[in-house]
Amino acid sequence: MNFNKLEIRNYKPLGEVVFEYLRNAILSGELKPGERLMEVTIADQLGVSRTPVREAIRKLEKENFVIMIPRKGAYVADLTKKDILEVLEIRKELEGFAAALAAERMNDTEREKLGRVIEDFNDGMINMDKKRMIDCDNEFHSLIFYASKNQRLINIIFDLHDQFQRFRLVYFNEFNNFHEIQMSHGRIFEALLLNDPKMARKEAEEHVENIRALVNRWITE
Amino acid sequence: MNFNKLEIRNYKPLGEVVFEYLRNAILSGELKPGERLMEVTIADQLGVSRTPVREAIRKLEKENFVIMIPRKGAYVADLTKKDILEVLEIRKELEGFAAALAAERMNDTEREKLGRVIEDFNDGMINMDKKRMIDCDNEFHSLIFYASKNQRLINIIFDLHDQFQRFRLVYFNEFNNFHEIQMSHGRIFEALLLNDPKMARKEAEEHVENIRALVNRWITE
DNA sequence: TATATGTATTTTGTATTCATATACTTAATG
DNA sequence: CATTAAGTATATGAATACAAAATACATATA
Repeated sequence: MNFNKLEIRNYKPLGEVVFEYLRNAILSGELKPGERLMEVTIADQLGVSRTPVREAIRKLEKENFVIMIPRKGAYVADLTKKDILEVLEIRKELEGFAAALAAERMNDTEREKLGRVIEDFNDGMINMDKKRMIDCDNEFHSLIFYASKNQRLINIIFDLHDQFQRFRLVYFNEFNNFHEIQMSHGRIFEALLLNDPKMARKEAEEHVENIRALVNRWITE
Repeated sequence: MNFNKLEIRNYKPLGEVVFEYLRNAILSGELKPGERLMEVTIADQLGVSRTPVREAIRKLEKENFVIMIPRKGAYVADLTKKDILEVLEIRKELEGFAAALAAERMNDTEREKLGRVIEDFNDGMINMDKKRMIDCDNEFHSLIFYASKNQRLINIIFDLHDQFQRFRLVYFNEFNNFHEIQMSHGRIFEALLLNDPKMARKEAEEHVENIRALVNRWITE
């Protein structure tokens, strides 16, 4: 057993560590939109120098989590209503597309996994285990995205999910209608079992459309 | 008249300058896939310190132009055939979607602009002005993307275009079939004039599909 | 009192320095 | 002759130092 090798594999640059820390803080709503990110403050908090903090902030900017104004500072990006509707508009299209691809490209192993996740979700429903249902929901969709076998597509979709997640935690902490989600999952699953891209796309689009409609209603009220 | 304000507006951090320099070098094929990016070398070339170079490299990593191996170095990202087919698969879907949105959301000013670009393209065709045709082609599609009125969608599509551009310059320097492009533009334009999202989507998808098929043929041969 | 001006403080931008891991070279050994 | 070990050079990671801009604050002036 060689411990050095393991340690080396596990090595992460500090900039990466800070990046994940801040990313998580923003995603969880701990750092709120508009809030200023000051290099020394963060560096002191984490016990590192400004250098890795700056690296982290640049990366966050590229992910639309932060906006930078040269010589002024970095701020947690705002999330306007328009932004979030844009995100959902694209999600609807791309998740429909991913489901269609998945219907064509999914293999039996993946189908079995998907079936198990659905059962898990149902168990969660019976026991009113909210966390478990949310986890299963995420897992269900992730499996479909991966089954599209298009890594770039997967990355884009996850990116959009992160954007939405941020919005959800800051403004919109509801996550209801588990029954409807269950039915929707069932229809998508059926389409995938039938290798029916058209149906898969339609159902997956509808799934996101429901979210979009809900958010839209919530926003305009 | 306030000159200070103007100067301030034009200020760009060195990291940004280096970023654009390297990005351009990669996009133009000057820096080839697999090539190593060494911080001191680049810093010396540009007469800056390592700090802004490091910033630039991190940003490039986020754009999939560079891959970094901790404590080893940064390399211009490879572009596999699978990669480029993934990119085109998404482009087909998203450009079709953008065209559909454009058909619904485009206003008269935008339609007029589009008409002028088409005329310009035709002029270029008559004079065999290749550069002009390429410029018009880009302009034509850009106008449609912008008419979708979804800025995030636009950013994603341009990002995919950049990926493809890189591939094109390194491996596939052909840009032919101007007549077919002209016809395709015509059909898309017609759909937009008719406010026909379905037709716009179909034609825009076909436009990308032609590219995809060409690349696919070229790759497998 | 309100505005302008000068000064101090804070913060970002960039360069430099130091530490450490990796790559390279050369020499020793089987 | 091939292979490995030691030592050297080089590159990156991270901290620090320095420069310049932005901000806050106090004082002066109308």
